[in-house]
Amino acid sequence: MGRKPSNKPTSFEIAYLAGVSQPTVSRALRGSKSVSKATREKIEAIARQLNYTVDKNASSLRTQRSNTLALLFFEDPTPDESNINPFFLSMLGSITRHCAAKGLDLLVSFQKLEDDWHRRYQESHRADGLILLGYGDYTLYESRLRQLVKAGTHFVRWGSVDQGTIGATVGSDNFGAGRLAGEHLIARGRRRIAFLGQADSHYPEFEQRHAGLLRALAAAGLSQDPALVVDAISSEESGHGAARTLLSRGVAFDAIFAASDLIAIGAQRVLADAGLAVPGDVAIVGFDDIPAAGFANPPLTTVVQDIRLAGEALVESVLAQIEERIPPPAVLPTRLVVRASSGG
Amino acid sequence: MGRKPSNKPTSFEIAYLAGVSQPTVSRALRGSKSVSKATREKIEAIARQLNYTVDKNASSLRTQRSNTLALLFFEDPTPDESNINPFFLSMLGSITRHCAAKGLDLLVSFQKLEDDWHRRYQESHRADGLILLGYGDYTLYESRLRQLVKAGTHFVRWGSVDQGTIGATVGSDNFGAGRLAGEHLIARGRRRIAFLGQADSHYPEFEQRHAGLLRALAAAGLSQDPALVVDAISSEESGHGAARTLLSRGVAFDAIFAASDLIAIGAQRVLADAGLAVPGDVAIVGFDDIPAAGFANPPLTTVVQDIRLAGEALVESVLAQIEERIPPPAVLPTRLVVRASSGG
DNA sequence: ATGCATAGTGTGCGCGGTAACAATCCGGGT
DNA sequence: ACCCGGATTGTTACCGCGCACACTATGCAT
Repeated sequence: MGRKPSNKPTSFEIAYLAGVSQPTVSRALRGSKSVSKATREKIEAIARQLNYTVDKNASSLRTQRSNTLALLFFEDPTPDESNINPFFLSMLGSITRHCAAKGLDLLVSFQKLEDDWHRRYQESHRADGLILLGYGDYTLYESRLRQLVKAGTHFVRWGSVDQGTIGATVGSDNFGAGRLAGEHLIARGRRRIAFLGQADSHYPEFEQRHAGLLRALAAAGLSQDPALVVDAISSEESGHGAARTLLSRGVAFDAIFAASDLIAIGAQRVLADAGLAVPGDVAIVGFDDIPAAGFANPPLTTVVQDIRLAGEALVESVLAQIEERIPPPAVLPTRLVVRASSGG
Repeated sequence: MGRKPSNKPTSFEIAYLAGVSQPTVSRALRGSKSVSKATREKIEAIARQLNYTVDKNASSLRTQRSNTLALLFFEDPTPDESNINPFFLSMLGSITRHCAAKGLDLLVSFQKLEDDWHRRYQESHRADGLILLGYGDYTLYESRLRQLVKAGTHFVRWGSVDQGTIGATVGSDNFGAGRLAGEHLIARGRRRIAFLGQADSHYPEFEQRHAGLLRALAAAGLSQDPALVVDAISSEESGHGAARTLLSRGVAFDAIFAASDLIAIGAQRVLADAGLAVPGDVAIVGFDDIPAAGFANPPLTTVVQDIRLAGEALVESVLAQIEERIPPPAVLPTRLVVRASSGG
């Protein structure tokens, strides 16, 4: 800061004015019980009056604790540079709030897989722990995760929980969610349900949603025609492509379960262009409940993940590690939001 | 000379291993030109090998520079707690990237107007500067801004630039944008253009958009019936209400310019319910180009603000203050995205 | 040789707090 | 009157790094 008249008060000045030693000021302001009520109040009054704030750097340096978490977004390697997955953006809000509630600061940054983010935060005492957000193929940076574990870094990632996970993981109950969607469609009389989304293990979340769907079908004595499964990643374009592929296969279907809303919305357009009515001919269920889902035509039935809980669980998980408690395993429930696209 | 090696690598350990003094390590790693190439390379090699990173807290404490900015979102006091204005969320991405490009860390937090955020970051050396984002009535915290200025805090806010602004401000050319929208509608043959959005000075950005519209009308020899101006804040519900109010007035109109996309989308529904065709009976232009705008029915013509530039300008502005340069005044250009809602 | 600028490196110290321990005051038990 | 323990407060020693300045070696003009 400019060294003009910026006389930032220090604890020494407070001490001087209060007629006590500087460490006493430190103790008083942190609420140590070994300071008499009288001196504490005196010190607090002076501090408030001088607009004094504890210097974060000095404090962190001494305590080796920054009370800060770092939130790292991993961008999908899409060319579309400015777009962040809206789902994760909502999560940001939730995480921020829970950090604030716990008195933590939050550093946010976007990362590319190639960069060596694993050093930047882990060694420099910038943050006490990391939260990693990013869809997709974790195998790509598995080795980085191992490094983190080896270095004793505290971190959680959002993702598929039941994998042979490296480090702590928090995620939605994707399997349950897929079943939920399946049961819903079956209850509406649909029998030939297509699935749009990666069904291989590189996207474990999508895979589990699919598995849940299969379970629902099985429970109803049904099974899924393999021709009704089309790969797609989470983007509108990909949804387009997947829906076209599906149509081109010439197999009958009366419902689509898309692994994300963006896919679903992309598919909706293709169906409309093909003259298929939603939900008349084809019912659709998406995933995520992004804002655009409610504006889709027709409004999209979708699975909501509990974002508030998710943020809380992520923060709690890192915090638990930092404070040497056992991080709670976290599989979060999901809920179906029924709108017009699945018939009604 | 150095000390014995210890557990966590510090610059002392590097120094010990390199056979130099600790400050030399410090100099070398920061690229001071007064270190010989030979020692620098030796030190760098050892540092890399030990996975050494400069301790951020110690460094910041010593230099009185944190190389960190704080991004403060001010939430609209809507009851709807989880929703952040999507426009600002996109801005977050842009700001983050520009911070990264400048080697700055970014702290993110959400604030309520009442909280005393002005102390938390300014005094504690958590951040070197602040970026304030939040629509709306800046008069509410004008006094806080004055405090910041008085305390010599470096900050920018996003907003209406030409106001008698307190502190640095970066914003879009709202007046020009309003004119752009107006000209577009006029060119499509619309004559009775309604405006939905606060037209009073508490929302200077909205007011300027309106002023721009009026200018476009005037340039075409037209004027605006005052009955065609309805207050609205940036939410779908508010758009609903405003559109209903407009209809209830019974005055004719053939276009709507909404001060935000959310308002526009809210209005679209009301028009549809009232049996009015868009754009047949009423053309609509929104503002912001939120993701949902493209999904609206029909897709919404809207004004885009250059978010990438905006993030850059905001970061540059604080940085300029920190480094005692003069912050560049920043009024950013806007662009019209023509979609179906304004006729085609 | 002597003086002097220049490059490169070491020494001492402080940034603003906090932990650990020593010192002090006080009242009660014996 | 003397000892003891708890409540408070002071003293000392850092946390890890970077700035100011002192110091050494070398080259070169005097």
